[in-house]
Amino acid sequence: MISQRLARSFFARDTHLVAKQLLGKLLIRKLPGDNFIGRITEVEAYVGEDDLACHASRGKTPRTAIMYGPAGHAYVYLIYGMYYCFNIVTEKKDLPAAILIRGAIPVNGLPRSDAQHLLRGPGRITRAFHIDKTLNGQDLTISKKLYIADDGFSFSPRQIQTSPRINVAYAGPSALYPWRYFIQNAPANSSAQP
DNA sequence: ACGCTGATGAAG
DNA sequence: TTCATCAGCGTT
Repeated sequence: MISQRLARSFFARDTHLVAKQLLGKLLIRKLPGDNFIGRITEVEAYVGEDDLACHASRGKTPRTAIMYGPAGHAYVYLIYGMYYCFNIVTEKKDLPAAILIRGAIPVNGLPRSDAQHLLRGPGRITRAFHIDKTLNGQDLTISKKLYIADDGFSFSPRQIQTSPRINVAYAGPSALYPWRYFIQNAPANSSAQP
């Protein structure tokens, strides 16, 4: 089946619904001479100013402004001085929300052999796909460099599991929300305990 | 269990 | 202008 790019209408919906439906979709990164593709197996939802783990919990700032805009744009930021995290903006304008891409299975342009490590964790995904801050704000519904596509594959809903999000212990009650979505027994699932 | 590393935003 | 903090990862 031909793979089809996801449109804005896919992203401009309830973040948890989008998160679950993103599992199994293809992350595509095009560079001159390279076409990296991975199948998404782990994501996390960050929703609204009331979510104390969401960067928008402190309101609109230069960094978080992108999350207040239309859905379908990339939110890329540097974490721990070394790694980039790639998120996709969801929901309506002025409702700040995004989905962090945390795990994927190599499909094209990447070694298939070490599926256990290469795309396990948000920092490894951005490194393998050459995603950095120059891609922050990209409109994934039109970008030639970075987008999400559906090739007709889907995991069974029974394979979708949830847990609290990783490394957000600082977020008080929000730390307990089961807003991490992942595929049972996927090779690239985070080993860190939420 | 810890060091690496620098943008970010809050405080002053 | 400082300063603590951080949606991680690699090595011990």
